[in-house]
Amino acid sequence: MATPIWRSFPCKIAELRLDRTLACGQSFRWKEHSPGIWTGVIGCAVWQFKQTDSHLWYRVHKDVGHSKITNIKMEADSNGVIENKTPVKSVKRKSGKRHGGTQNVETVKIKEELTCGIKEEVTSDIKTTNDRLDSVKDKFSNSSNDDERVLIDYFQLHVQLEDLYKEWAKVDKHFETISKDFSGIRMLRQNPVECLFSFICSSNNHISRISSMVEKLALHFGDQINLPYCVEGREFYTFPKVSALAADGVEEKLRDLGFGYRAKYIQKSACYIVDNGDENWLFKLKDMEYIEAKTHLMKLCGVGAKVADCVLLMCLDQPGSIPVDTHVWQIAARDYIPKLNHAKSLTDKLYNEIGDYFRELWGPYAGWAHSVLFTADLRQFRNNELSNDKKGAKRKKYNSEESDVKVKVKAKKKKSL
DNA sequence: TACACACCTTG
DNA sequence: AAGGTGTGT
Repeated sequence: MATPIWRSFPCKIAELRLDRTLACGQSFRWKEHSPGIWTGVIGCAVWQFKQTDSHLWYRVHKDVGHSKITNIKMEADSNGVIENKTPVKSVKRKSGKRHGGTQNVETVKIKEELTCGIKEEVTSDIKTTNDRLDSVKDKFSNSSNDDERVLIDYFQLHVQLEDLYKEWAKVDKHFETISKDFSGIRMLRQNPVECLFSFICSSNNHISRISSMVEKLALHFGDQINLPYCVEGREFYTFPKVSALAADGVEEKLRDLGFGYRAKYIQKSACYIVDNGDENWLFKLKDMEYIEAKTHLMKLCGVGAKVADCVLLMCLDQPGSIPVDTHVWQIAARDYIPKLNHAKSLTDKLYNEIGDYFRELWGPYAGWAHSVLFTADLRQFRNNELSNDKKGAKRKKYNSEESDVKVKVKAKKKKSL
């Protein structure tokens, strides 16, 4: 069977920068194996992306089914809504059909609170997108049309990123400065299962180790994606179902795999989810208000405020959610809220204050704006900034401006050790 | 409420 | 150290 052809979708590079969006630590399974070509797994297929100034190019490598029964099941689960309508257990599957795709495109939800003009823009843009989809419907087969829907959904291309950048720049001079060199950073709409367990792994970790842990989860508990040809000279696996992570002995196996204390978090959380409606428990959080969904998430072992906010922002349709990690705390203290420099630690109260401050400043999509500044501060993207002379000077300035108080606190910490 | 500290590994 | 969380004071 031949490799699928590349297809294009109109998308300005200012609306999406693959390199930044796929490597900024919101999703951990994308790799630039070949220069400019990003490869990863969405649902139970391998996807590849590349781009020009005006278009996003993509091709999809789909799992080859083994029987009609498997194919029917795949269809039933294709939008990620987990409902066991088919007697799955009776059929031993070789590859992961039940994991499902990403999210439900048909029900792109516009929350009432997303006003301030943004709601209108988003709504009208969705209409445009749908029109565009309708117009190409006849040209392509159904499957390529479905692929396009997955693509739009995954990258949330119905959201006009450039317009948001303009809004944020208008109300925030610091954002205006930084964002000039960091365009095209947008939130993905990830699968909640993968997103949740990835961020349970994230505590006290670097992106590189998180990535290797997530890959291990897929390798050991997911299903191999069967392709009739080789892609990038490697194998690909679906992200595991929650039930696979709740099975007996998972914690021990994860410890052997080097997950450390997170091994327990993963199995305990998986068990909780399985006992409370399985993956549907997770999907239902999308229909809740921010606070309610967050409260539910934080019942999970290993999920505190920060991980909960990551999950809410990156897969549960809460664009105003602001995950405050140590890094964001420092950005806030350095560039926005000087009084934070007097704080000893990030208490619950301060955590909420920081989130509220940014929501007040940036509006309903504050979480998206936060990720632009977060990415700009990542070590791997610093070169990006240093390549611009003016910005190189700026960076130095910020570093030297780290407050005396904070330095003292750090020194104190060292002493006490 | 606000800290302090342990927790597992590895890039 | 590294993009935290759970527990105890």
